[in-house]
Amino acid sequence: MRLSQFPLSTLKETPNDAEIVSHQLMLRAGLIRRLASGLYTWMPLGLRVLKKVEAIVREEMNSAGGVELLMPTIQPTELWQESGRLEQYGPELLRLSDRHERPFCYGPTHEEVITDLARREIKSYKQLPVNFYQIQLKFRDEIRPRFGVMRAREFVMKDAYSFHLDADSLQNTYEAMYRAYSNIFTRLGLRFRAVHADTGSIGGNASHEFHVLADSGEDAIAFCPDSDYAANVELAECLAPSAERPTATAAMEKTATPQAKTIEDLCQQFDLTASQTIKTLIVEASEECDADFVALLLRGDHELNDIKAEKHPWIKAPLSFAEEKAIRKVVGAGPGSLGPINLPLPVIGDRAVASLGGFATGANEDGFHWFGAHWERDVDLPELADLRNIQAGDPSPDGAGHIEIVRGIEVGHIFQLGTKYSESMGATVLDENGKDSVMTMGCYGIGVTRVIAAAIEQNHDNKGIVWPDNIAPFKLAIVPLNQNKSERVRDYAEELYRQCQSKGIDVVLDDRDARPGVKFADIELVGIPHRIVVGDRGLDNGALEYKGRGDADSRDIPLDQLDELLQSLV
RNA sequence: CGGAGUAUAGCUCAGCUUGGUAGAGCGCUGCCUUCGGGAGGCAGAGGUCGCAGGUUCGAAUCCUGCUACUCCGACCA
Repeated sequence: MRLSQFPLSTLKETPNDAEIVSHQLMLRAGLIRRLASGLYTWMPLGLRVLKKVEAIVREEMNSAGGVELLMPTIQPTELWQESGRLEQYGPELLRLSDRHERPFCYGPTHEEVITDLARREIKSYKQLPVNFYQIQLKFRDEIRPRFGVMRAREFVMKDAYSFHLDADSLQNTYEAMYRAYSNIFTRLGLRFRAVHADTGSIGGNASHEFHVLADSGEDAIAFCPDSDYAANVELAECLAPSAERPTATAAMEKTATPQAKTIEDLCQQFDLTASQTIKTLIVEASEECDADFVALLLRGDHELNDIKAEKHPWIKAPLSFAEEKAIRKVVGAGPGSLGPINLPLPVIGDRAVASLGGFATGANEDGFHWFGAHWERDVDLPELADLRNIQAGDPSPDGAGHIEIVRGIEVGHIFQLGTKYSESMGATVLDENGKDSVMTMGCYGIGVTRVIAAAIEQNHDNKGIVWPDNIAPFKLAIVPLNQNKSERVRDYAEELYRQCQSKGIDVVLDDRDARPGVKFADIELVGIPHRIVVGDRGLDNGALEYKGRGDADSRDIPLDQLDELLQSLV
């Protein structure tokens, strides 16, 4: 490709509606343009990246036994009624109707369509297992699209659906998909991690999310460097501390703490550490609980995990905190002075608070705290539960070491679905005995367009994108300098360009009539991994200048060693 | 949907408080100069100031309503 013939549209300044780097760089490098909220046009340059990602996904899916098909984006709403998901999906489902007023929706996912297909096409266990996949646009009318293509409303997704006679077969395909996903993200050149995920409302017995590791990631992942344990922080279980509770010595002491409204204040003013304190949060109780509110106890340095809390039968879901007025009415003191001692409410303690001894906590009297309190001597040990977020340094739930936390972007998710859809939609086959048997399903998604944003989040510097080789829009840029004046430079660059093309190198020639600074800046912004500069200065020395996008400096390549370099780029 | 904010040239923004015929930088077009890190000069093109009402002799500016977009929360590939 010649850049003089390619509509490259780079931006020097950062558009102000882009918040995260990947979005900014995708706009600046001219990969995408926004049409409306959550809707993006893939520009020629961006499309090259998209096609490369798709190709890798396709190859790995095929070699893992997947079969590609293509389902419509528009689906009849009837199918969603059948599966029972119409209400569940709610306003995120974009509904439309045709000229006959028949209800349709723009597919946010394709379980219904594929299950409908399967029940028509698959009659015998001999046709199983199969794993259909497609690479198709989806539309989800997200409440809040953001971060460009990272959370768009319309996006490209690779979705696969497998059908099986039994759970063992599903397990095999599931494992094959796990491996395929690992291969895909490896080939894409990304640092990623597969993590245990909640099977949640979809049910089934296994689910993994694949996360690209990046500081800007929306999810926090807890993993153990000494084992293969990795889970979303929201789900990672916090084990009860193994340490013995210290024995009581001095009696507890009521202390005036008028200036201490927070744990932080308290620690500063009274020389305590947060892990010696207990904080008390008041939340609304569920109907199952006979009080209006429930008190939750957490160690001062721990954070409440909403999801875990909501799972407790006494606590109302979704979680909601009591208002100060209500707290004062029930307890007689405001937040900042609350504690479990003489608290007229049901209490749930996080596991970690149970092993504290001599702790500080609010006295349920404004401006006072108890110091040196002990369980059982001063107050009964409450009901215990896992209520907090796991933290770096906590023991791994699998007992193999200590947890570290990284941030990640969810780019893939694999599920063992079971019979949720096949059951409700009547997708059955005849088994060996000639009996109807409900097929068991798995489903496997990759956010293809999101992968691209994630790749940029993970690979960029202050000059722009630093693409991994395999998904760069071009692999090599040839940059002739002063080509208009120097015939020698022009001829050499043209010759080199031809040579690269004949070797099958994915090359772009920057034959634009632009100044060197402009060319360098564009090539770097766009993130082309390899660059060869052809200039008079180099040719005088019988050399070309090579620079990898991630390299600090360029280096001269003597003309007679050029072939070697080109060979490595094929 | 709740909360916060923005809307003026292709992009980044000034002008609005205190109403008086619309500005800059970058980008774009032409010419000259320059040619190893987003150069310099000259000349240009480009805006119903988001939309609709209102106040006023006069509205980008003040008032009301609407719309779009962005950010924070729940959702997700």
